[in-house]
Amino acid sequence: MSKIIPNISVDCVIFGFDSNQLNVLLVERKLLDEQTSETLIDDWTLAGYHIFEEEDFDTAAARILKRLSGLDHIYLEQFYAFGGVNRLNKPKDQLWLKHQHEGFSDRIVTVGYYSLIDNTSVTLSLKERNVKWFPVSELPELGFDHEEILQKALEKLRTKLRNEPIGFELLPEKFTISQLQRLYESILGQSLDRRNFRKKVMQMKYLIPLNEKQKDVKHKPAQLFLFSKDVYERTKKERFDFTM
Amino acid sequence: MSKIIPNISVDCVIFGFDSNQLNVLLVERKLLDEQTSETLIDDWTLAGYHIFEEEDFDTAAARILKRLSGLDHIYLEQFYAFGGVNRLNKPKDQLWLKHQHEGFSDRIVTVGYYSLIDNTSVTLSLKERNVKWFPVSELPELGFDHEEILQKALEKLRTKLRNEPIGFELLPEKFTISQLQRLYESILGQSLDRRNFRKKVMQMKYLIPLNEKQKDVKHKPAQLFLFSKDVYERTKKERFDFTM
DNA sequence: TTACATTGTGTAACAAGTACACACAAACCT
DNA sequence: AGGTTTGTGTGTACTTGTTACACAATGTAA
Repeated sequence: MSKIIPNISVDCVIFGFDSNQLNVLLVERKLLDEQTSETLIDDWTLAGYHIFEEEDFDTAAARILKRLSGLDHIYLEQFYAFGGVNRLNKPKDQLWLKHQHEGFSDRIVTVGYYSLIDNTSVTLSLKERNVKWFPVSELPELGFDHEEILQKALEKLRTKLRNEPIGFELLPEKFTISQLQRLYESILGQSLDRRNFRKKVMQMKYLIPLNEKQKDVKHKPAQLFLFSKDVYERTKKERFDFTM
Repeated sequence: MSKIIPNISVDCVIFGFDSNQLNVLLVERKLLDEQTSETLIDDWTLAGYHIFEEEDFDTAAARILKRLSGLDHIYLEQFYAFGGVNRLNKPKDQLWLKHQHEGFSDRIVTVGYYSLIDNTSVTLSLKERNVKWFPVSELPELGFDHEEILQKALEKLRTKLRNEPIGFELLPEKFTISQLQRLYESILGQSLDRRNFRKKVMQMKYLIPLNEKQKDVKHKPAQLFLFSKDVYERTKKERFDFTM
């Protein structure tokens, strides 16, 4: 196994969508006093780790994601690097780092990635630590500067979503127009008119209608669609615009 | 003076506009054989340097920019971090690093910033090294992975330009609509219809017409305008859209 | 005075965005 | 079997934005 680089890490903001709201995957950070068993730290952080000596950023991000979710080949996007001198200097953070004994540096710089996964289909792993999905609208207390990192990720995700069809990464392979709409609404934080939304997305040639309908729903079943990355790539010039 | 961090640097892609085309500021990288005076390396690089121990990324970028241009308070935007394992492994780059004797690490990770300046008003400094503007359409051979960094910067700049009024950073305080149009054309790489361009930008309230005209031009002098960042911030919601 | 270069302007046709209401299908309940 | 619930699917009138396109006016230089 190769050595970590003590002062460089990658943090992943793992977004998931549960057909209703946007969630983030967080890892519990818990520290008990060895003598008194008193809780010294109990909060949450993004998934992150140092990069290894022979590893580039993308690989490190994929590794972290795989370790948590078991998933490979997931959409990952580098969005910003965080290098503030005091980013890990709160007493709690210092305390945590001291207990790690892994040869981390005093000053750690981190590269932020966000990833998009359909969280209806994920079983969380990571034995040693508690891992949980949180709605982005109800976040717990976050350690380090991870609140800042998360907000930046969200902002970049919103911008990206308005310009490229990346939303599909968050949906199951087959989805309905309403699911797609709820996704846009929950990421952009605004509600959209149903008829106009349909009209707009139906123009997009890479949205492929299937001869198949929803099942086991207690209402009129909706038609299912596929996103064709293929068709998208071929017709890219027609700019994607999600102003509404 | 404080110590550098051996494995982390910041590189600046300094864009300038000369009322005609988009340029980048590059620094010559020249190495002669100590005995034979043979030229071992002669190419160009972006302006960059390691960060210091008590310095964050933004500060480091501003420092590098100031050193080269003498300018402060310049538009600077972090756009991507580059951490490929082999990014400095070409023989030329290795040779160069060996001659530096500054305690750099083997594996250097860099954070890319681009900056926008009006290059009609800059006098270049940096005594030891040769520094020069190059049109982005006629770049010389670049050292390290700086070609890749530059292309990424350009791509990010294009996206940003379509969504925010950052073009003004590249123009003198007072400018004409045609200068603005040439700027958009040269960054986006497409020509725009003059009447439609005017119509569009004239709607933007933060473009303030002055009671003043161009001078010393050998044709009908054009009206001058100001960009009001102030008005822009106040009317931000009205999304900026530069599709055309 | 003339040639030149560049500024400044309007409109018609078309495409896209917005706002808005009602019938339909399936499942569930009784 | 019939009614209730819930979310699906559809059209149109209005407003706004996009595109394509040509000619007169202004100042300079010869």
